Amino acid sequence: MVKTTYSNKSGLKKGTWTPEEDKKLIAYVTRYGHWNWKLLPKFAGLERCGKSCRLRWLNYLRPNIKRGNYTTEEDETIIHLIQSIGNRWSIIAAKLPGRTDNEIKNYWHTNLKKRCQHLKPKVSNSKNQSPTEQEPKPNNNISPSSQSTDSCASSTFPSQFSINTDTRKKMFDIIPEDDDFSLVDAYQLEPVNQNFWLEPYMVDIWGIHCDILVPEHDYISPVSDIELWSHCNEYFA
DNA sequence: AATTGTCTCAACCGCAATCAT
DNA sequence: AATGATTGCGGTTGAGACAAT
Repeated sequence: MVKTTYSNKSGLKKGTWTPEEDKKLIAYVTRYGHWNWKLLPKFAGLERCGKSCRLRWLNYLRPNIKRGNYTTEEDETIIHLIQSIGNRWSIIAAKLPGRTDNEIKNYWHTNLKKRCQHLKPKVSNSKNQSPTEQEPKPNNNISPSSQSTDSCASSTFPSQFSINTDTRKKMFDIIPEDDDFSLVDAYQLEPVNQNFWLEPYMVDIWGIHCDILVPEHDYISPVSDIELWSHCNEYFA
């Protein structure tokens, strides 16, 4: 039930993620966080779009994700919330630690919906709600002072993973728009700005060599190599 | 054993919201 | 205020797994 991996015309991979890609993404995000999903693939050495990386991380790679085996309590919670707020999967997922909106959505469509055909939701669709009815949206600002309420970001990474506007500007100034940013090349290049680039971080996980660029030295993750290994090994156990 | 139909779920797509400039 | 970039969300797709014939 996986989609075969292929490349689109822009050279970006699509379809199923390979174990090697997973390892690179885990290694990078665990160490540096997701400071910018658009740029992250270049730094992590992935031929994927940022959107794909984000989805993969949030739905399958981040720590503490529960798979399958829904409890009766979880079933009831989902059904209750569907009835009360409609198909607002992200809000429902926030009520079920370890569950992702995508997984809950699939679970609802393939299991619970059949069991609940007789139930009518009180709210049909979140997009029909007026702004006053909606819960406050999380602040997605990635400035250091802001804290995303994203179920992953807030629970997984401390605020020092965020990146401020000046840093972001520096990055856009340094990285050419059309730079394919080969990691090997990047490693061999002289840093453009010593205050910005550090030595690429290189890890060797399960015999697969991963070259990772450091986003900004002020934002180096406090995650230790032991923690990184712990998470990676937990996922690939 | 082969074929067909159904189920499952990872991944994609488009759009809206939010934020920075 | 306008515009562009980025992120988040929900709907949909499609290919492998499984069951039925």
